[in-house]
This record gives sequence, C-alpha cells and structure tokens, in this order.
Amino acid sequence: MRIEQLEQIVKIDEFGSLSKAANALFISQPSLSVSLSRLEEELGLKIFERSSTGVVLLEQGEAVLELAKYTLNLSEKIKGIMDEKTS
Amino acid sequence: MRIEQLEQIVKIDEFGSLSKAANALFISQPSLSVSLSRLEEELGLKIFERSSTGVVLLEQGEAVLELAKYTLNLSEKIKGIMDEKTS
DNA sequence: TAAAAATACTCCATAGGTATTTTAT
DNA sequence: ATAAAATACCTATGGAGTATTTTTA
Repeated sequence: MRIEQLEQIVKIDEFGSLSKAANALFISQPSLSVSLSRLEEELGLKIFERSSTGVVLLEQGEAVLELAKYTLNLSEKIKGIMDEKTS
Repeated sequence: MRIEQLEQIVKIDEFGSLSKAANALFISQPSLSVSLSRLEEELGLKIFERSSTGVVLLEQGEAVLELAKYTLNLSEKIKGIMDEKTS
C-alpha cells in the first residue's frame, strides 16, 4: 500500500471514473486501473464496482476511503512541517 | 514519501541506530541509510543527527516522528479492514 | 581499532507508459 | 458507435543488495 494509492482512490471516488481520475492525477487510465486492482488485491477487498459508465464505491470500500482521507491529511501535515518552520 | 519510510524512522528512533533498525526491519544498513536520507531530502529537513555511536532524534524531527506514528496507526487500520469483516 | 554511518556500484521489481481489446449502453 | 475499464506488453525509476570507505569515540 502506497500513499499515492490512497490519493488515487480519493480521486476515483471524487470523479466516479477511472479515466477522469487518471487525468486529474496526470497518469494514464490503464496505470490507474492496475494500481487500483493491486491495492484491492493487497487489502483483499473490492473498493469500487466497475461498469461501462464509471465506478461506484462499494459499501466495503467506504471504511477504506474514510481512513485513506485521514491518512492523507496526516501525510500532508508531515510534508508541511518544513514550510511551517520557514513561515 | 512511502509508508515504509515512516515505519523506518519509528524503528530508527526506537533503536537509536541505523544498523540495529535495519536488522529489525530485515533490510541492510546501507539501504536504510539511503532511504532515510531520501526522506529527509524530500521533506527538506534532517530528522536524525548521525554519529559513530548511532543516531539521535533532532528537535525538528520530533513532529515528523509523531505524525508518522499516527499515520502508521491509520494505515494499519486500513490493512485490517478485511480481517474485521471475517472475524 | 572497532563500531557506527556513508558511498559506490549492481540488480531487479514494479509503477507507469502506449496500444489494444473487451464490455455495456 | 461510443465511452468506459481491462489486458498485454514494454520501459525505466528507484529500492534493496554487496563491497567498501569514512569517521569518531
């Protein structure tokens, strides 16, 4: 599990679409598709249901997404520690 | 910044030593040294002071370490979601 | 001089790329 | 037919290894 993967699922949920999220993340749709699949495989659960119109968050994915957001907040804080010192 | 790097600084702090932490993390001392340096470079601040007796947490590293611990707690929760469902 | 961290390489796993196929509306 | 995700294959970055050097108590 990588921090970038957490950013990815947040963006995927935001757009309800792998291709739109990929665009927003400046990576290709196939890369994001593989990255998501690997995260789901690692966690042992499907986060999103896929369809030809996009993706929808599954019930079992909700807890993952919520924790992902908290985790990202903290990691952003870590990245921002240096900035705090200089401001 | 990778989640493993956060685990690494927690272990480094715990042992006060790169070589001992590397051993506990089942990676080599040089790999850990490089990994730590890259994290410090990315964050723009030194977390540990090095010496020939080991390493000590710098004041500016304390905030990073604390946030790292919180972040790891959350990432562990994410990994554990599947287990919760089956128990 | 011994025990620590740092440096210099080598290697390979995998994240991300492009091209294409599959699927469903 | 079109717009979505999935698959196949390729490339390259960087994480981790071993060997060695540097440093200091």
